[in-house]
Amino acid sequence: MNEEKIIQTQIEPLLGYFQNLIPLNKEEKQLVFDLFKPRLYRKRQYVLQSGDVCNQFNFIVRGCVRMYKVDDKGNTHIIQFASENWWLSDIGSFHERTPSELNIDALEDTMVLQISHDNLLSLYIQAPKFDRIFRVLIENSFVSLQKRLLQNISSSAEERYLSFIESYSHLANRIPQTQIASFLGITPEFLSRLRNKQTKKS
Amino acid sequence: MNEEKIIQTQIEPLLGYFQNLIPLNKEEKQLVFDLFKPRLYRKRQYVLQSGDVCNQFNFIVRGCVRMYKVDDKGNTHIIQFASENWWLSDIGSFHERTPSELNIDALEDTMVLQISHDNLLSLYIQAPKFDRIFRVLIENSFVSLQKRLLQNISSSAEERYLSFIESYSHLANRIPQTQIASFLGITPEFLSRLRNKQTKKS
DNA sequence: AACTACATCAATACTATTTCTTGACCCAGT
DNA sequence: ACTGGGTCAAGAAATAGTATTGATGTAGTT
Repeated sequence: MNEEKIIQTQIEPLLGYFQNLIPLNKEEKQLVFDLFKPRLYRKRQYVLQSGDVCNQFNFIVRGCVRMYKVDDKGNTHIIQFASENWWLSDIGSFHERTPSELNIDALEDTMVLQISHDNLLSLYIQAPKFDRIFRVLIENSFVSLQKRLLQNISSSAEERYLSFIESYSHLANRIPQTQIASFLGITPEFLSRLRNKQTKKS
Repeated sequence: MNEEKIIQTQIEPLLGYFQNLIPLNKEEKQLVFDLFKPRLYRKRQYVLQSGDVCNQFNFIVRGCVRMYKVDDKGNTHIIQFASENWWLSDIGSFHERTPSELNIDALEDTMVLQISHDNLLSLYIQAPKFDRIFRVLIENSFVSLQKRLLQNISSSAEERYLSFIESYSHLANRIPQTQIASFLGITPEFLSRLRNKQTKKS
């Protein structure tokens, strides 16, 4: 059971992430230590289930999760993948305190550090520096979201796929093609044919 | 998605269980119906994670779960299996509202009916008959726990195994040997040898 | 000193589940 | 009619999860 290894999370990756944006003093580090809680999600386990209010802001320490919407026809559309050193939450639901329409679940056993809504507010009050940190962090998310949107409305499936394996090279051979297809908005079969075509080229 | 089928749980097994102890009237049935919520846990998913307060009292409708403790060396020790028509919760954590040291997770896709701490208190108040029902139910659990303890301190691994497949015949060929070994407190290898020996006998 | 009741480690074998690919066929828009 | 897709079904391939076996070790009997 190597679950043990994964469980004794170090908070370091998160501190590192913050330090990288703005240096923290001792008290601030302590706050992070106190307010973020480690949690292990097993493969396939829900981190957020549609209908629930998203009450946690999640930082991925290791592993990989996906965020998706299930449409009326029952098809699932992946909005975002997140792996090491990324953030993921349904920000709308988190802030408005409204039920989410999205799901988040684990593609691998995944360790996250999570802060609850209340604790995040408390963090902002106790250390206003985090207002800035979280602003930057959300700006980053925003930018990559915008990029993804643009990609999506402007390119063919093949182009999107190529661009995906470029931007997400670390994920490309880590997550199933099915998931990638769902992210790209095509069927797994069609993705398979695209890949086949690619390998024939080289 | 045959998840649908499993999701539309009938509350009947639970009502049946209660009726079997003490007949319920209409209002009491309605209370059960209102206060117990169905929930599906997928294989490997946590029902309770150590560190969290156990807030649900679980009745297994179908499937199978295990409750275990992970020791300092990282070894996991299975305290209890539970399948159809059994109850499982960390009763200590549930009542004292303290973080649990135990984990519960699903060995199969498992449907449970669960009642929250608050709702259980409310149930006791609205229908005191449930005080008795839950007393009986916990007495039953207590007895089987005691039996297991006795078994454990008084028998060899082989005897324990034999006794296990007798008492849990319905589980013996349903859950992995590894899990059974962990329940018996021996290594999977040794269990394998014991089994080998048994089959040679017959 | 030998025997019993276990443990550990490493390798192998086996099984089940998940993922990927392919073929056959369809359809809508240039 | 060609291209960029989609659907369904079947098989193949890959991976993960389980079980077994051999070699070796150890603590506590006898």
